[in-house]
Amino acid sequence: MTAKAVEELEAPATSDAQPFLPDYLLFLTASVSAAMSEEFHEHVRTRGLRVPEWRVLACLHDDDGQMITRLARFAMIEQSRLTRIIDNMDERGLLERRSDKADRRRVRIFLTRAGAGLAAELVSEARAHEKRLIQRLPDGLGQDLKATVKRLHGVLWDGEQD
Amino acid sequence: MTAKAVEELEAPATSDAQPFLPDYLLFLTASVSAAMSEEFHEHVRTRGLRVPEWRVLACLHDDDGQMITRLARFAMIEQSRLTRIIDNMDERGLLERRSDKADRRRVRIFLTRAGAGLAAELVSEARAHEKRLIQRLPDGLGQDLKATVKRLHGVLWDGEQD
DNA sequence: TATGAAAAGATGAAAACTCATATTTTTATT
DNA sequence: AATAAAAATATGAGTTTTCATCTTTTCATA
Repeated sequence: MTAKAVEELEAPATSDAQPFLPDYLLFLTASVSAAMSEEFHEHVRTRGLRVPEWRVLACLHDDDGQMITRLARFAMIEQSRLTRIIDNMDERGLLERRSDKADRRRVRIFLTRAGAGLAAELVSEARAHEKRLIQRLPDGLGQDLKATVKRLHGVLWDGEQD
Repeated sequence: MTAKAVEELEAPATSDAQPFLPDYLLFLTASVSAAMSEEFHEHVRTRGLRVPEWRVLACLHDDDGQMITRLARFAMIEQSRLTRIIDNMDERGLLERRSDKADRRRVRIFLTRAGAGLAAELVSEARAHEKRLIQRLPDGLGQDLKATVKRLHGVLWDGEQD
């Protein structure tokens, strides 16, 4: 065996010691989140919506008449983008803007009848999908994850609630 | 109390029974993932990189010389976008393309010395940040989450490994 | 009650992203 | 070996997204 060959055996691709990503919380979480969501997101597109639009519907389903800033935080959408998403969903008749009487800077977003119907359907489909997804996972992995992220969500969103 | 008032008490904003999102796994996971990552992503931008670029560096740090398709899967970046991100990082001297001798369709991406240095720094900072993040969380929440997503990542990525 | 700071949304322009598809190379089939 | 199908990457063009900034309205306080 040549000196070069030995060197290559002892100095792998890159990485000194342990690989980083398989032990990095933020990567694992993002990756798991994306992988789990993929399937339902595909379904959402099938229904003629983009993922952010689905998030808006879901947020309003839970709490209709939110103002844009709050909606943006919950739906994880940057404000100016959300403004334009709302323009578009408004044109499509899914929701409507109403200016807030008490604070005229605010614009409150309400689902139309059609929007509420679509939201209700998708929410119901999402619940069913989650059930299947969790069943498909081995052990109590799904339940474990859900319990943990629920607690975490509470912790991380404390203080910035509205 | 008027009939109207009673009706309003019984029929809240939208939502019939339980709110959906606070009990929806995919939302909770995405939301927690985004919230936890925010801080470090901000740091990454401070260092002059976008998040997808940081993901590329991290992937190559662990496994240098990957082909574009594989890198795209791991870094959760659409292929044609990754091609252009690589163009750009190449121009900036962070990495370089080398065509694969054995299969000339493939382009393998290697970190330059500068790129490897930057990757190593950021990986080290990411590890430190994760430590702090986990410490900040109450109970063993951080550890719980990490253990769970690690198991899940294994399950979800089985079969599509390379 | 003026006045400056902050909050909410909207918007123009630039940058980034996506989609479909082209090109090159390899693999599988006949 | 020829040919069709598949895989890997690149690219044009259209759409989205972002960033900074503007306007309007409210809040704090001197």
